[in-house]
Amino acid sequence: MSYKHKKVISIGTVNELTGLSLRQIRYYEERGLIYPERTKRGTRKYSFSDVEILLQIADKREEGVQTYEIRKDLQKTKKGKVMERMLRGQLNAHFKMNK
Amino acid sequence: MSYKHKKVISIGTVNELTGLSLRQIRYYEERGLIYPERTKRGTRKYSFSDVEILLQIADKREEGVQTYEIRKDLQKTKKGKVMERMLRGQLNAHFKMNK
DNA sequence: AAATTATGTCAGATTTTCTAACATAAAGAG
DNA sequence: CTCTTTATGTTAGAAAATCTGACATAATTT
Repeated sequence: MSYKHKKVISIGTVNELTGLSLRQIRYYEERGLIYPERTKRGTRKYSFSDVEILLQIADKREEGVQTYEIRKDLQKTKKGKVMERMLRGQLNAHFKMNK
Repeated sequence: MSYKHKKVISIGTVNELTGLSLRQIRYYEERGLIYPERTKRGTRKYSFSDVEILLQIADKREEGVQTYEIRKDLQKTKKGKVMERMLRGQLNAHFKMNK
């Protein structure tokens, strides 16, 4: 896994990086917008990509978009990325285009 | 600054990523091998590149190399990288080779 | 023999994080 | 226009993480 997706950042640092309050960060998790990992003892760990998503969320929220809508959008773009991969995989499998 | 160099990882997580004890991690700082940042309240923050360096240190230590030697080596390779950049900068300035 | 290196461990203080609850303004739904 | 939900703040107490400083010690170096 890349540095971008490794879950190593604790919530206080995410707060500094995003400007979002701890409350907000936890709430967006509750609403299914982000999925931090937990250490064995229960403390949350975020990745840089989580931070990026949170910044997007902050923008959307400023525009007045509700978390429910934001979640749908996020899932849509996530699905988009999966589809991309699948297509690329298909292409590679059939035509061995890479490398 | 890239994700690789951003100081966002706390010492407990560094311990998990490297297998080094907290004591060791702090000691290597004391010996000038790594330079975590500090939050206003004093807790240490490391980057992924710090983690990489710590893994190198762990290898060297297993070979019995002392921290003093390791530090010199690290500074040497750091200097090497600076030189590289300078040279590349020179080249670019004079010949505009990029892009 | 004496000093240094590299760790472990302990103790107490401080900081960070967690959950759960209560409060509330603003927005949405019927 | 009431009722509910959304999105946040705040508070409180507990638990987890981190900090410094000290003492101990085996292994090396000097």
